[in-house]
Amino acid sequence: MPRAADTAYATLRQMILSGEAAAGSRLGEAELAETLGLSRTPVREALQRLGADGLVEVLPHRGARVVRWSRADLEEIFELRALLEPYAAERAARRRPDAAVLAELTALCDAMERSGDPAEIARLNSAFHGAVIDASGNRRLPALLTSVMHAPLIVGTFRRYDAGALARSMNHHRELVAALTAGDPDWAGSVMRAHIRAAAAGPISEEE
Amino acid sequence: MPRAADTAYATLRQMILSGEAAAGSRLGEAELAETLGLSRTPVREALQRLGADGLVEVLPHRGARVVRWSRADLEEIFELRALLEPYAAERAARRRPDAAVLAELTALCDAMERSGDPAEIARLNSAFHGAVIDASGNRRLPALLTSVMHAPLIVGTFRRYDAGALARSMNHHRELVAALTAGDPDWAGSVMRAHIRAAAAGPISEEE
DNA sequence: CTGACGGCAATTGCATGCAATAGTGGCAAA
DNA sequence: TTTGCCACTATTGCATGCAATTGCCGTCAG
Repeated sequence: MPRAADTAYATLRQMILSGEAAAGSRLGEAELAETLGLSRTPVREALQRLGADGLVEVLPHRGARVVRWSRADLEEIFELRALLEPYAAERAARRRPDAAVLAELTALCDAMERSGDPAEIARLNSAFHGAVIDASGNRRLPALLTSVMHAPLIVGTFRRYDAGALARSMNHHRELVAALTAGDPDWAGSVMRAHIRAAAAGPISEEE
Repeated sequence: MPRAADTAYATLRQMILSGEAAAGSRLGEAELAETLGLSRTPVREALQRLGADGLVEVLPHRGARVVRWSRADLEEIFELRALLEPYAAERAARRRPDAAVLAELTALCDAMERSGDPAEIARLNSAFHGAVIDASGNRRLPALLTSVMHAPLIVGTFRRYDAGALARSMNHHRELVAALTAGDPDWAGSVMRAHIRAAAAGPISEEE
């Protein structure tokens, strides 16, 4: 039986990412505790962790709220991704990922191209990028990027993609796998950079 | 009156950074609670936050320990600093920091060159880098870098510096201020990159 | 003598009661 | 009518008791 705090964390995280907990909405400890069938203590710990992840903001004596992303936030986040993820791709290519990892990445590409559901695609996309980051060999990168990886999910980048942009994104993924297979750091890094910049161009230019 | 959890966090953080709490040592909740004159609840919250910062590792049902840095950890950390801090310096130069920030940086340089105490220098150095990161305008960078900024403090990079390396470090700081004053992003980024690489060369090549 | 099994102590994890704080609404005075 | 103040309420923060899990140590079989 897992720890109650972990289940609370996972549940709340899912609620936020799925949009069930709207941005800006208040997250009362007592209310969540009742909903999840737990006491306030594990809920409180989960909110702390989500605050550290940047998914909620906790103000002293004022509780927790789901963060609302401004356009400036998205710009900052895509800048950081454009910095860190190409680095991860370069390192991964230099390390020559083993066949199992490459097969996993290819499988994720297949699944993404097959699926039509934006939410499903977003999840597979996260898994893809996470696998590349893991393949970089730097064990600190995953933790660093969790705080900036889920933002596009909330905003729903993939919903804004038209058919052309979506196809381009898929092609980027395929090309990245090729670059990793070839073990070409510069190629892999460049593709990843283009991939992030292309993703940034959509949501940032619009709304708010 | 500040929150007890915050004081616990600040105290424990200071204990770890100063070396009072040795690397690998166990941090029992009850023991710390008694020492700090608090209950276990705020201590527990502080340990969670320190765990998110990467300063301690918390294992389920097994408590918290001060993390012990391996040579591989230091390599990873300096790689990330070499990526993120030059970016921060570039952005800061592009934004043209106002006179107050430049004066603060200069004052920190003065204080560092005046001081002879390694611990004092380390603190001033942290303040200097923190100010540059703040000047970048990206409000997410500080949080990202906290998890990798304190590692050199624990290892005590400055203790390993001979007189020549120390002087070079000071010169880097001065040059960085000049580059920021000139508003030259490429210059600022290059100096910062050299600064980090030079700092990495020392501790990584030795010990463990 | 070595290995495994079982009970035991210590510590974390969770629940709940109480205190403290911030937001809110009403009331009174200008 | 508006503004400032005060009490009230709802919520967070902290303390403490109890349950659950882990690691340890002694014992016993092989």
